[in-house]
Amino acid sequence: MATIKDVAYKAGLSVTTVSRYLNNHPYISEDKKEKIKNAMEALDYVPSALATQLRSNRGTTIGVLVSRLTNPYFAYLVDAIEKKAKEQGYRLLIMQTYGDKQEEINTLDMLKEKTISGLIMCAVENDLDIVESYTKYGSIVVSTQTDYKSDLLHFITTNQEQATYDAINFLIDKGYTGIAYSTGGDFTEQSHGRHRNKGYLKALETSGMDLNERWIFRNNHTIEDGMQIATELSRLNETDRPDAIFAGSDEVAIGIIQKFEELGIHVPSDIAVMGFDNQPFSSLAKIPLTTVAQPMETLGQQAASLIISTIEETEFTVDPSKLQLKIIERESA
Amino acid sequence: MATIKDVAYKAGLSVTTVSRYLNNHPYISEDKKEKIKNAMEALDYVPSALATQLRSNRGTTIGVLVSRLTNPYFAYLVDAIEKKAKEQGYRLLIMQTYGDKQEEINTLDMLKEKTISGLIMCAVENDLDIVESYTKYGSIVVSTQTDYKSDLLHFITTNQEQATYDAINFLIDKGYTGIAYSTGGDFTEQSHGRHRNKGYLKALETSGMDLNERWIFRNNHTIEDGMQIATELSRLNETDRPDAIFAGSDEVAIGIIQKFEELGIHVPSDIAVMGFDNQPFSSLAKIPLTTVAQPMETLGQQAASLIISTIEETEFTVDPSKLQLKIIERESA
DNA sequence: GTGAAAGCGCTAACAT
DNA sequence: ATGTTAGCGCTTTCAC
Repeated sequence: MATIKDVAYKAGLSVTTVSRYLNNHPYISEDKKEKIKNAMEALDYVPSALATQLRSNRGTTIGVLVSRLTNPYFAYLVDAIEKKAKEQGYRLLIMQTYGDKQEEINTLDMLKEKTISGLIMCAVENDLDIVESYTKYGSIVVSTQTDYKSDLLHFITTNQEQATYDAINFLIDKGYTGIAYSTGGDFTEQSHGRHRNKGYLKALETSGMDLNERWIFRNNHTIEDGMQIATELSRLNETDRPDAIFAGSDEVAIGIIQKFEELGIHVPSDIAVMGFDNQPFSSLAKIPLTTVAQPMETLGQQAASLIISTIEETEFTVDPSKLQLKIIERESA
Repeated sequence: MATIKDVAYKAGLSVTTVSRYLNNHPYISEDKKEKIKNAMEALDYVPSALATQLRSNRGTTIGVLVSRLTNPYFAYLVDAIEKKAKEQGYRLLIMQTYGDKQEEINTLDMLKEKTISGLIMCAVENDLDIVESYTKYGSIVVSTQTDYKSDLLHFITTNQEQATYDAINFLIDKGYTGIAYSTGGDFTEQSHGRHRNKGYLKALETSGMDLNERWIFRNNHTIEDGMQIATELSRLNETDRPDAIFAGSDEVAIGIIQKFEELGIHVPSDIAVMGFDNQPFSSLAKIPLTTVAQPMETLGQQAASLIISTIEETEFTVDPSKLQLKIIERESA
């Protein structure tokens, strides 16, 4: 592989001049430019990104951390980030945690290694003060809702609490009076999905409804989990049955509907089901899903713009107006 | 950030010894090991992957090129690659082409830059002789079926022709006598999907069926494309209508079915529809899709193992027996 | 077993 | 406008 030295020699110039050419430094005469360009082509030269980074201390790789890529929410997010990053000359290193705290630490360590100049965390497993301590090694953008305040971390999030509040009210406005709730977490103050829980609780309170412990389902993520919920729901005493369920995930919602159908329970007339995410298949299901759409495209774009601006120390202001969640009404509720 | 020099100083040793410790070189006394370990911890030291790569010329990043991540086929593939790569101490740089030849070249150039030590191409846009010319800069694994022969390129592919042949025969065995065909390419010898085309043509020939030009649909990828196909099909003269269509993609198949339903044409009794990919939503559709499942998991695993073995110059033999495509029979055909 | 020193390919003062 | 030179943080002979 040709190096900058070979190019300099071939062009009859010093490496400095070639380096300047590479960095479009001003003050470099046209004829030398021409010579350098020719030499580079003749030698099939491509600068070593490695050496450049080591020396200049500015990298061009952004890390992106997700739970799992096969979740369409993350796939669409990463897709949007990749497009925006490429546009600005950055590349993406993708890491999956699969819910593992240590994997997240390993990824954060890449900031120390200088493998990545910045990290976009689309999911976070460890406490944010741990994450925050890594900001001294590189820029970090967090894209999950949180109450954590920090001058070092950058946030770009949607309002999950408000969206859930709106979704529950949507059901209430449609006349449903008993609304069950499924969450991916354990329904505690620190769990995953705690902001959605708050929205649910607040909506019940606003409408003067009581929380029914038997209508709360925890740690649900998959279609199978949804089927399990439907089974449990169907076993409840007639008088103790909800007439709607907010599933908190399209997969779970689909599972619930599928099982209800098997059991001869009709959606939405017997019981309404509402999802979350508006995944691509949601409109294609047997009973098209009423759900909450997340703005993955703009979320990803803005996350990319934000991390790049912090890396390059330029200005970028997040525009929350484009980060609204939206209720998509179809047939399941 | 602490460097190897700081660690050496703190441990009262030379950088050489510390470097040896880092590379688990033999011949290094236990007490020094202990000292080094302590010094590293005290200084919160993490080696700069950048410097290591520059000096030693062996990197630990693998590039992965896909068309688009939001296609579940690629998402599952990348997921499998990521898991296997992580296991072996490698990271993934993801690039999307969106069908653009130049993007593919840009990605190949990363091999020259030394940004990546190897590249897994899950899709390829340029001619393989161009791709092949890049093997002098790094290992390349190609994961699409091809007739191209090369000692430099590494292939890990499924037999799309055979799978299509089997799928068409599956339809024929079920008694369908007129089988329409949709492809993502333009149905020529060089187009995307040419191996599947061959399988289709061969199956027709084996069964003594004629190719009907009006039953061939080109450049279809999306649900909307599928709907368009259904519309066109419904306009055909009664006597000139196929009783089955092989859609070549689950999205297209879903679109076809959706439109047929609107038009009051019943699947599969009026016309059968078969997809390709077995995407997650395929079993959840209104009419669960009969389709061909691709072995993304093992494909991804083996692609990762293969590229790592070529990077590290160890042995790895692809096991084609685990790379079989499989017909999944559901209700649409 | 351990260390001194050269150098991977590039950038950035500092000169001129 | 162009060149000289000293490193970035690490690995790797070669010497002892």
